[in-house]
Amino acid sequence: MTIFVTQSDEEQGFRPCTHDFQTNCGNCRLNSICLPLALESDDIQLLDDIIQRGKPLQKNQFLYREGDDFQSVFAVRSGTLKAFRTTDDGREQVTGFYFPGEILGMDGISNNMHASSARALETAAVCEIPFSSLEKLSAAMPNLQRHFFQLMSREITEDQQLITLLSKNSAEERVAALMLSISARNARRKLSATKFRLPMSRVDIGNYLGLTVETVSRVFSRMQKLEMLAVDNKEIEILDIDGVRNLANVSN
Amino acid sequence: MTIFVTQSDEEQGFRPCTHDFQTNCGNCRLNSICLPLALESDDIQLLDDIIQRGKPLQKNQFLYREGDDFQSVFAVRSGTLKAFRTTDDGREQVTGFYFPGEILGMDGISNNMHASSARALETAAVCEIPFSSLEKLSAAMPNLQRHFFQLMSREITEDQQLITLLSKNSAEERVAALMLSISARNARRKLSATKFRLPMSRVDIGNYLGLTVETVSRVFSRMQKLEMLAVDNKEIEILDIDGVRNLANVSN
DNA sequence: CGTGCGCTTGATAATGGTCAAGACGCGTGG
DNA sequence: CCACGCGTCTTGACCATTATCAAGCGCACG
Repeated sequence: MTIFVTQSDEEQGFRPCTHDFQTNCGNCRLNSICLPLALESDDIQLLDDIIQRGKPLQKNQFLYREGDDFQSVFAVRSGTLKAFRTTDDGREQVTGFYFPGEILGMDGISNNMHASSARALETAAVCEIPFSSLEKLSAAMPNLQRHFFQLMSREITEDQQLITLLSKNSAEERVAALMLSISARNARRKLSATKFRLPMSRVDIGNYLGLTVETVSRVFSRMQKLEMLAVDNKEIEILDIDGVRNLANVSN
Repeated sequence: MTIFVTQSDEEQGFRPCTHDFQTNCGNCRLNSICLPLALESDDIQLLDDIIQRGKPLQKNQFLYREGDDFQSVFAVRSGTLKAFRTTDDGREQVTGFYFPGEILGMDGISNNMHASSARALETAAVCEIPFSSLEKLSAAMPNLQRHFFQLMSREITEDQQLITLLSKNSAEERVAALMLSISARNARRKLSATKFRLPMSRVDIGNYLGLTVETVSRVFSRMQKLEMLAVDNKEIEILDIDGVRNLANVSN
């Protein structure tokens, strides 16, 4: 299979990436939201030892593909990835976007095979966590086992939130909810909750939210007209967060 | 809070329940699809020791409610349950139906609080598995740890399938896919794959599939007209399974 | 025997999809 | 540096699927 590498690297200039490419969990500025959360420093060291850090992925490069042997889960270090599955008639369904500090690949555990594909939306670095090592370590470290159970459980509840969104909410509500989700995840990483650059295309947004590109575009236009959002291509500024919350009609 | 018990017990007569209410995992006829799967008989005994078997739930009775403290996950022994969450504006989103041998409640792990509610669609019996005991046991039994990771992962992939269904498929495709899912789960329990009684109402089906009752009803009528299904209220017979598969447009 | 709930069916309306055209931004190559 | 071309985004006109509203049926239960 061909790996498409049509990366242009230019958006590196835009992303406010203060990431200093430290090489261990102990001093990673993401460790408070990532897997090491709630581990003692000795234990972090043990976890650190099993983690592999490869070279960064270029934009559009696959981290894994649907059907690949499942070996590892991954923690995003920098950049953003999308996970998606391909429907029987060849269309694509985006199931999630993954930002720094977030874990992906857990859907591969059930059949020892990745149930979805993951590819980089921009240049991205990931930590690879071999699952067999993680299992062994978990058996010895109750906190780690607990935390990993929690991470999987969180993935479940987030998927259920998306199910609800798709099933019950209008186009505007869905887009507003996504903006709030991205905003909250930015805030968690101490970035601006109101001003950010979307790493994904309108197509991906629509695909994730069960809408067409045109609808997404129209919703952005309407929200702009209502002075809730300032939209300049991928640059988003939330002008009226309460308005957006109100429109989203979901807690988030 | 009031627990609604308006059970009529009458459908007991209809369900082909050959369940003999044995009291341990070792001889439960569901153990090949439930948690004990892949355990040695000594280990099954240990698992069995932590499992609590309460009295059956009546129709409409809650197993747990959104916001309840999370203590346990549950395995369905007999009957069917639905899981659902309540949206901010008070509507209900059904996130899953649970048949005998299936595990529910795992969405409560992440925050030590149930993220959804579960209630019985008909008289149902469940095995309660205290999570703290399960954690301890998992740390000591690699197979159990692995299996529980797999169960959670499966929940994730199933939620993602539903996301795809809601996002990409038409009303007919959704209903057809649900019929196939129920059929497959029946087959797994050695029941008829083509003739069964739906334990849930049209409202619940519509809610789960992101459709209104009216649409569900119309789809059933159309499928009946096409001689794919024989529908007699809740009694379903699949007359043309390939036709249904074709219409579902999903592997399943 | 009447009431109510769940299901069905029909008429109408609205949300979002489809098709089409054009704008804009960006990278490439002259 | 500018021109070109492509991909992405926006906007408009029209259409289709599904929701909404309304009415009626049938069965279960009081």
